[in-house]
Amino acid sequence: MIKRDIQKKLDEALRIAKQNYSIQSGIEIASNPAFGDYATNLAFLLAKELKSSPKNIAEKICEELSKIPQIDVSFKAINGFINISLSQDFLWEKACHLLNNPLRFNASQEPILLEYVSANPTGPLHIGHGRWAVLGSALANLLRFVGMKVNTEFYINDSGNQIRLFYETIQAIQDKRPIPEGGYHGQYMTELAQAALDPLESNILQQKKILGQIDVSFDLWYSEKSLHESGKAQVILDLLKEKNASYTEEGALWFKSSDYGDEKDRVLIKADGHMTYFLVDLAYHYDKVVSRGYTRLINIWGADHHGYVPRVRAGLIALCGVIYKEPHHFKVMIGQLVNLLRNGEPVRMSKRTGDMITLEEVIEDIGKDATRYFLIEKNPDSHIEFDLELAKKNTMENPVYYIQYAYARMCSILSKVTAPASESLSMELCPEERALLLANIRFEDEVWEAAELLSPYRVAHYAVSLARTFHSFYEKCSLIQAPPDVQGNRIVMLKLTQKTLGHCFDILGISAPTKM
RNA sequence: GUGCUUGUAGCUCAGUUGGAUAGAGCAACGGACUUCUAAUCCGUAGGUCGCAGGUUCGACUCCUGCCAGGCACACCA
Repeated sequence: MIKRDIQKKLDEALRIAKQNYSIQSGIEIASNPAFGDYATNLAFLLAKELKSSPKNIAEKICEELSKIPQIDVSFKAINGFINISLSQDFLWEKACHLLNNPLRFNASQEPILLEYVSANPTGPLHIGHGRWAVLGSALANLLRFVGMKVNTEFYINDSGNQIRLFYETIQAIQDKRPIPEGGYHGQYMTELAQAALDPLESNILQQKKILGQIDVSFDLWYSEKSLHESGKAQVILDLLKEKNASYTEEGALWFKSSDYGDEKDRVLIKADGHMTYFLVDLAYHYDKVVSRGYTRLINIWGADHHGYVPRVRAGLIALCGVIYKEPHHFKVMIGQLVNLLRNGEPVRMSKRTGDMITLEEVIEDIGKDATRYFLIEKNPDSHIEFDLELAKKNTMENPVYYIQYAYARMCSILSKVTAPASESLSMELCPEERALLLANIRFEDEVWEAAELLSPYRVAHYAVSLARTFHSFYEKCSLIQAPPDVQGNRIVMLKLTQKTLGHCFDILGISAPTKM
């Protein structure tokens, strides 16, 4: 990774210049290309210790560094920052290496379980589910891309009150009786009541199909009912009793979750003798950790469930140990809801179900790529507005086409040239060429940081930025009309950019068109 | 009422453990197609970072209070 490489160069230069400091500084991308390619705030961090201004310190360090024979990078002090510029040869060498070798990351191999969507099987998926689905699948792609071990799972809530009501509703429709109190309304229920299959099965199949349309799939669909049948829920009761973490009150059995960070205690067995959803969910999480050995759990839940997080965490701490207090071991990503708009106006009603517009309708309307892109693009913490008309536009308002067009352009050019690629650099790089190489070289850091922060949206932003850099390069640097040696070098640049952008598409789960 | 979350340009959003003049895109305005795809590029303009204090060499970033929107506060799932 380039930042690490630069850090090494800096450390090496400091050592040669006999400027050893204990303070660890960071390497960041220079805020302005005029300053350099990268920068470090080392001088700011040293200011207190050396009792001098960052400006003076940076200048002094750079003066020392300028005395040593240079090692691929050069240093320049401006405003207290030490700016770092990569030599052309170093940049080129790195680019060729990236083109010819697969990326390697030193990722932890601890097993990760990513659970997402887990929508109730009693109704259609809506756009919010779509957001969590796309986020989860892109996150899985991202973590796997950097070499982490991830399994994905959909927890099917196929048991309990809701399911009972669901079947009662189906029965009522079949018997042409009114829908029971608290039952399910909507056109889709009538369709399910007429289906040949079991209505619940039928609805789950439908969910699988729709998620499949946007390339969202799971390693395992885990049934809640199976936890009842296997007696795994009962095991939890025994364990909590052993740990003296449960008690009986007012006819119900309670978990002392308030001892483990929850705001109050929670019911495990209701006074009517039924298990709560919460108890079974604890069994599910216990199963993930203890039976199946996952030490890192990531769940993606809708914002309407965020209040549920502390009690599950409490359960994990009680049952599996205090490490689950740490977000690294148990992380719940809260996806905010989505407002659907059409030409700036809110759309709520669905033609088919008479309810909220469904995910299926959105996908039909705007297609897989746009659905995925618009739902991944934004930080999941933000409440987003999703404009259906905007997502369909083939204009600059739609970044999906912008990045895909860049890719198609590269493919088109490469299909036209016959000259071989040349890795021996024969020219002085112009600013556009340099910017393109730098953008490619940044990818490793970007994707790694995105993985660490569980933020696939960063990859989407990076892709747009790389596409922009490429489009500028395209305007300025013709390939076909260039002299043969320059052409050979530019082919390397194009192939590398094509490869990098291709990685982005793979992670985002968006198609990479060779022509548009 | 309590908790979580959001508030940055007209709009949609970035802003990396606190660092350089707060950045992009769209929309607006002005330019560039006999050209490897103009689904593109180049330029101009646009800001009291919700408000008020505090912490320090330095705050969009951290702390406190307030304002506004969203969500949640079940022996439902």
